[in-house]
Order: sequence, then C-alpha cells, then structure tokens
Amino acid sequence: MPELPEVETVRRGLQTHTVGRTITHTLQLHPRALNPKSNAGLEVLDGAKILSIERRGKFLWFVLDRPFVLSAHLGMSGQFLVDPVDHRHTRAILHLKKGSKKSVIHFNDQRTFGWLSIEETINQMPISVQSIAPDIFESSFDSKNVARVITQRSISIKTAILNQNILSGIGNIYADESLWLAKIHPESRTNELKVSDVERLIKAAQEVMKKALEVGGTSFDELYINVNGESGYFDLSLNAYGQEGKACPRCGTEIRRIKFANRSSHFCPKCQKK
DNA sequence: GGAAATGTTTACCG
DNA sequence: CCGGTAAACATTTC
Repeated sequence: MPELPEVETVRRGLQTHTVGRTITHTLQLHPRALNPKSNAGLEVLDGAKILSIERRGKFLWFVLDRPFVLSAHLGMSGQFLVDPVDHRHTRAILHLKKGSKKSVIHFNDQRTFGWLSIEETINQMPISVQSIAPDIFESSFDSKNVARVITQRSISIKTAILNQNILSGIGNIYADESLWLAKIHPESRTNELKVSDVERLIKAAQEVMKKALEVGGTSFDELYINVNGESGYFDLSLNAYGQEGKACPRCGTEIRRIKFANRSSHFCPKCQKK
C-alpha cells in the first residue's frame, strides 16, 4: 500500500521516536515478518543503538551502531506503530529504552507482504536496495537521464514509472495521478514519447508526491496510518485513482478504469490520449 | 461467491 | 535479452 509519501511519513515518525534509543530486546510473532534472505534473526538487534532512519523509494532501514542494518519493506499493508493499543496483526516488536524511558515499536502487517531483514550495506545502502534506482526526491536523481533511458525502451509508460529499477518511489496511486496531471495515457509506448514528455511526467510525479507528503500521504482506510496511528489526507485530492465513473476534474469526462499489467489503471479518456 | 486492494518476485510464453 | 501476462504470497472488505 505505501508509496514514497507514505513511507517517508513513516520514516519521519520513526526518526522522531526511535533515534538515540537502544533496542533492549525483540519479539518475532509471525514467521513471515523476517525476510528469508535476512542474515540473522532479530535477536542480533539486542543492545544496538538506533542512529538514524534512512529511505530510498519504498525501502526503509535503521542505521545502528553495528556493522549491519535493520531494513524494512512495508509491502501492501505494513505499518510501524509507536506504543500501540491495538495488537491485531502485530508481526514483530522492538522494545526500546533511553535511560529509564521505555517504548515499543510494533511492526504490523495484515497481508504479510512486508518484511524486516538484517543486512549488510554496500556504499551505505542495504543489499536489498542495491538494484533500486534513486527515488524522485533524491539529490542524485537525474531527471533528464532517466527520461532518456525510458524513451529508449519500448514498454508502456506506466510500466516504466512503476519499475523501481528505473526510478523508485512511485506505486499504483501516484502513477495514475501523475499520468493524469501530465495528460499522458498509461499505455503510451515509451519509444513514441518525447524525452520532454517523460520529463514533464516526472515533474508531475514530484509535484503530486510533494503535495501528498505535506498532508501525510494517502489513506483509504486503516491500512495506511503513520506511526501514531493517524491517517493521511491525500485521498481527498485524488483526481484519477479510484475515481472510475466520476467526472474528470479538468474536462468533466467520466474517468475510466482498465486492467493493465495485472493492476487497475484510472485515466481520463479525453485528456489522456494514446 | 467473486473481485479487488497503495508491492515484489518469479515463471512462462512469444 | 526484451516485453507481456499471470500467478504467487495472505488477508480483508465490498
């Protein structure tokens, strides 16, 4: 469920509530909470101090005073919650302390597509993030070059922007919203688009995600909430995603939904021509 | 009961 | 190798 704005909202929450604290002990409550590729079980975290929380695209990791990191992916329904009251779907628990102050972080995940992993890093990036391209908010993100790479492929533009190895952070909601804003049909062939069209699309994605981040991301239900259990409000600003049958806010034509690449795509058939 | 849900990976086919 | 499609993972909701 969570895309870049939601994961960044979670990162900020974790930054506030966990940095400078020490993990006293952990509890793994579900076998799928740990990535099968993890170097070790969560018990190696005992005694580790949390130095910072980093993110690339939809991947998060805790930097520790250890030669390894705790990395995490929220999948479709993963959450980190600080001192939660509700323990449903809790898959793992980190017990923290700072002096005499104690707190707990729950990793909750209804659908269990998310995971935690103990990993080494190369150039400050966990192994699982090595093949993930810079996300659209990183200073190393080169919009023009990415646009050029995309036009050199012959795939549909939506497939291209969802590919985390080309650029990262965009998921199904923001892909549809960005394509709507840039007036590009999701099935447009990348080799038939101009580099400037793709650059405009990337700019649209940056704009949409920046606005979403400002209001705490997109929540449709309790499946996405921040570390304090609060929803984001960007669902109120959606123009295309989930708007099938409603009027396009730009031209009034009914928004259509098509199945595409195994997922739903929402677009305005008048504004977004192939 | 069927369909769908904010993700990623893998298998299979042309 | 490239690209498209479907399925797999698991759970819940409409």
